[in-house]
Amino acid sequence: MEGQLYLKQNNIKATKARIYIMGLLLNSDSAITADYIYESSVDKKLFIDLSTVYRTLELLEEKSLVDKFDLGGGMNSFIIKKLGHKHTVECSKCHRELEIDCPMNQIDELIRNKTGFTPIEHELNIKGICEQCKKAGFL
Amino acid sequence: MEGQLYLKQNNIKATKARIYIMGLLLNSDSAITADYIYESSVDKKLFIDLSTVYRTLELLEEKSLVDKFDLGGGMNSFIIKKLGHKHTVECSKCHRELEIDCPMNQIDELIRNKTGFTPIEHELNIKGICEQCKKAGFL
DNA sequence: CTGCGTGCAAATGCTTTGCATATGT
DNA sequence: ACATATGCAAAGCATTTGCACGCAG
Repeated sequence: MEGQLYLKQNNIKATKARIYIMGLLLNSDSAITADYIYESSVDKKLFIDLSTVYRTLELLEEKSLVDKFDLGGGMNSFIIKKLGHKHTVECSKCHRELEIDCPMNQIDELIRNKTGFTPIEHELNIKGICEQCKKAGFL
Repeated sequence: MEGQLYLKQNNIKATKARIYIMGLLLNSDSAITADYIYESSVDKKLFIDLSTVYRTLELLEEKSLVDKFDLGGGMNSFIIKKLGHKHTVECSKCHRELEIDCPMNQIDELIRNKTGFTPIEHELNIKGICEQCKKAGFL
């Protein structure tokens, strides 16, 4: 029932498929794939179609309820959204600042996937050249 | 002719397709996609088949002459290999160290792709829990 | 009852592969 | 000449889309 509430709180029509998927997401501490959700639904004799899984995940992402990670090779995984943060990159030439979404979520997921290591904290510092300065011929 | 030499130096049979692809890679300061190579070959009336492009890139990657970046959505780009480096992550519990390939190449490419900002240097610090400690119930 | 959600099947986009032919050394 | 590279066409894989039916509100 947990998933049901969560959906209603976010003005999403609570259907069998969505309730099940939401439940899975709420009870996963790590990111899961569309196929994992599908297979899981098959195990439970629910047979939620893959297209429905994808459409639900897309909806939840639009509503900012889940984060989508690119696993490479065209695969993605999804996790209930946690508080995100931003990073700032500063151009080494013009010193203008550019804000980017923290790219570490991706990295964390890649590392977890390849090595089993679970990243918890990070510190990241990027230096580079912004588009304009690059066009201006600095690099 | 430049590509030709580069290939021979690396014991790769120098064919028309490979020479052209190698030339493109050598003259690109940023990573390029298989499709870009293909289209470029069409423009030059060479019509190198996409499968040939992919097979060549695969070969060059195996020979460690190019780096392959995952652009997300199942797409990749390729760039002549630069000197790579490793990072070390240390488990916050058992303090064992784990060496990983620098994950920033991917990030750099993503940032370049999305914002036009060209990353040059980085500093990266990751803390986390290794697989064994996690299984042991610390997290 | 009415529109939105669903399953099914087919389409997509990038990449990979099988096979017969063409090409480099 | 002979192994290997190539083009072509078809397959593969995760994901997306069109459409007719079904269910939630």
